[in-house]
Amino acid sequence: MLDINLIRNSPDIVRESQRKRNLDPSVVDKVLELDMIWRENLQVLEKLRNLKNKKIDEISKSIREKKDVSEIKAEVSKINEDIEKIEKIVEDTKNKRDSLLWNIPNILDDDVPYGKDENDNLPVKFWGKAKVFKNDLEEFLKNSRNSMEYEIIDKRPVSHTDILVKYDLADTDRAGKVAGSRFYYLKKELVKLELSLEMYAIEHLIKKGFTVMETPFMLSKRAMEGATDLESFQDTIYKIDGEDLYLIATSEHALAAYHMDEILDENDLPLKYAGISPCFRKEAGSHGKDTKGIFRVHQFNKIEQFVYCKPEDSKFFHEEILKNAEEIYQNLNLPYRVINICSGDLGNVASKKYDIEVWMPAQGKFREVVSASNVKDYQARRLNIRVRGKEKNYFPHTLNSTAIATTRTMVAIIENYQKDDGIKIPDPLVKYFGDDFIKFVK
RNA sequence: GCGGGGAUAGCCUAGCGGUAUGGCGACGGCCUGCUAAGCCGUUAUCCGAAAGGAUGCGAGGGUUCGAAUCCCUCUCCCCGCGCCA
Repeated sequence: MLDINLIRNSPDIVRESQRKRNLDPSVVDKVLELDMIWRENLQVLEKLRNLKNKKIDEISKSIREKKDVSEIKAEVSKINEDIEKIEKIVEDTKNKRDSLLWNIPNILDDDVPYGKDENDNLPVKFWGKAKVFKNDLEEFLKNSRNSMEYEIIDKRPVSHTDILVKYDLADTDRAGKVAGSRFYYLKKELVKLELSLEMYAIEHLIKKGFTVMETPFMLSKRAMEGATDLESFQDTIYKIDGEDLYLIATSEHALAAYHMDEILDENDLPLKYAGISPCFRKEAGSHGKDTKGIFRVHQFNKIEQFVYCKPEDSKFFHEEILKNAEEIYQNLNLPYRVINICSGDLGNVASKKYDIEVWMPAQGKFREVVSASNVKDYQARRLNIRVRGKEKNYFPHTLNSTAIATTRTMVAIIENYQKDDGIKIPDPLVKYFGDDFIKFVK
């Protein structure tokens, strides 16, 4: 949620941000109008209440002096009627103002490139040596801006979907039978690979000073609303029927809500949490995309970084959580690019977002595996999380980034570490996996 | 699920129909050669340029001229009992 004072004092900043996001800037004027009506009526209401309080004092005094109070009582009753009427107006305008305010997306950071959609996202970094099938070379060179190392391979690796089915490492058909499409049973070595990835990511983050937490997998509406936005509610979040509970789409939600309604001690900042949880996503509106395999699914496991910090430090921590995620992919030796998400493609909650996209040689594309957002004070405001400052309380900034989303990283490993007779296990995972190879067995 | 006890400002605590008590902490000031102690003030949210005012006792209703206080519904926590991987 935005600060109402920002809209009152600098409406142009908000209008400009709306325009860059391809959204209607006139909502700002609607908010301003309702805000003014609310304030005017609130003044009237408070004057009435003040009058009432004075009358009640008079009653108290008169009772002590044993005087008759029936006349003043009648007056108060009359005032109460007026109060009731104006209270309704005040409440209605405030609710209308706030529901508009609640749905205005975050103000874009100055560093966000202007753009219409995902095609305008700006690549800012390339790392590693990509294996590129010769037919994909043109596409690769374009998307890597000619600034990434590569080797040409003359055989396209087998898709992860085919590998999983052929060697019985996952079963999406039976998952479809019992739960529907975009579900999976992981099997055999793939289960161990997933656990290895989780352990590896957790230990990496613990070394970086993160407190690891397994979070609730469901949140109340209040908590979920604070952590996300209306759009997510419609497109991604599952509701539990008959309960005030929603399945988290990432542990970010649970970690953001962790300090809901609290006032944090400034000396405790930054708070760095590493969340582990399953993620549940409806994937509404992605019909036809990645329909096979485990790349885009309704449920997957993820290790997430989450930081609460002072406003002046969020830029620094945004780079830091990106760096932590990059280190993970560097250590796994998966070639990637970092993109700065453009204004038209940025979600409502983020002020600025980087994605890490790993080169997937079987798909011949860069695919998203990490998303690192600076949310500024948007979530903190919605969740009423404040910091006790020296002079006054303020809202902390929150940031979040994937460390490892297991299914997508496993896809990346299957595509990048594929040999004719199996899949090599990336070095950092060997000690958890207990072996350095998954041999294909029919 | 049943019975009992709770929820008051950052934390603790009093009040149990008539202006929200006191302490701790934090911040500012006074006093100090310095530190400590001591003393004074501030301490939540909102409206207002300010003076000032309104709100705030877990949440929401109700009774009353007036509710932290009485009544109803709900949430969460603690103690027992029951059920349970």
